[in-house]
Amino acid sequence: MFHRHDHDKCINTALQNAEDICAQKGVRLTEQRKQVFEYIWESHKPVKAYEILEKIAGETGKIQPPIVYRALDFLMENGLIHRIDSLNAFTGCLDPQSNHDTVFLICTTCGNADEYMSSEIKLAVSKAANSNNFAAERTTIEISGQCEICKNSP
Amino acid sequence: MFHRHDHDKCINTALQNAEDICAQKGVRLTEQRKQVFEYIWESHKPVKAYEILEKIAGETGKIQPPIVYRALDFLMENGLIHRIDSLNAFTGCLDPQSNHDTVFLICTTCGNADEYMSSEIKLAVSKAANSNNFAAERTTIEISGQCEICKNSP
DNA sequence: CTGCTTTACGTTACGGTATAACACTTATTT
DNA sequence: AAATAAGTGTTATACCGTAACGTAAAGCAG
Repeated sequence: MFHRHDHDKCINTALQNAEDICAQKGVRLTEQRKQVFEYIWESHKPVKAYEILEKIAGETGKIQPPIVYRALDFLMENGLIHRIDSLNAFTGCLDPQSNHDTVFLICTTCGNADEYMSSEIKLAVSKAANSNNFAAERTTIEISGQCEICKNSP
Repeated sequence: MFHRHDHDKCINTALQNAEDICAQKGVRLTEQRKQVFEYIWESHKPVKAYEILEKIAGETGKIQPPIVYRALDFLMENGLIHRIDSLNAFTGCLDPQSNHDTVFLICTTCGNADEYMSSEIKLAVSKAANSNNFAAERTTIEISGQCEICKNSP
């Protein structure tokens, strides 16, 4: 689903959104944070923290893990990226303005992760929580398998 | 939901099931594997690999990580335990005979994880996959929050 | 604008999670 | 009994993440 699209536009929109959101919230999207954010948005494949580290080190000289993890924490707190638990990796949030109980469809062949919003799943999950008298705070839903394109490739 | 129950019975049933399943599949539940399995079943709190490592080391002298990870792999392959991705931890499977797309309700206060089977969630997830022409292989659903008991405790 | 407070950055050091690779032993098969 | 396969022991290392402390820069009060 993400294989063919105008990704430059995709990045630019994401960055513009991020800047707007930060401005509106009164938090600072510093150069470093932006750098991390942009690298995450270079593709729709979730990226690992140490990949980001190496990338930035390659561009601006050696840096340490906390630099990256702090930027990641900031971006997550502000809903601009997601962490994919099953991969220990991070991916841009497609819709930072709205809800965050989304589903990830992760292709094990091409590596892309598609964020999908399903009100049906959301409802079913909240019913499951309710019927156990459980007060849900965070929900992780990750489906791995093969995306449409990879499924049909030789 | 797991706070008060006859946990000895719980363990014994699980162990008996595991032995039956392994016998039926023709795979070997060796002493080491059983040891790891039993430790995981000591409670309904997911346990970390290195906790298991230390526990076994305490009982039988120093051992190395691969011992534990190999046992964990074996137990997962045979559906006897689950890995909770959001915790990097492992927990016994409540129903190894049947399906494995279950939901975990993870209490951040008491640490217990309850495995819950929801056909509604399963259906919604498979619809989500289908509507994206996605061939699902594995699904992770983890809800963290507060369980009924902890929610109502002072 | 000056000092104060808060927020962000730099660095060192370390702890937690997991696996590759190889040697050795025990079980199973022929 | 020999050959094969499955399981174990061990070393070493890679990958993932954070605590703790000091420095620099931004925002704010007087």
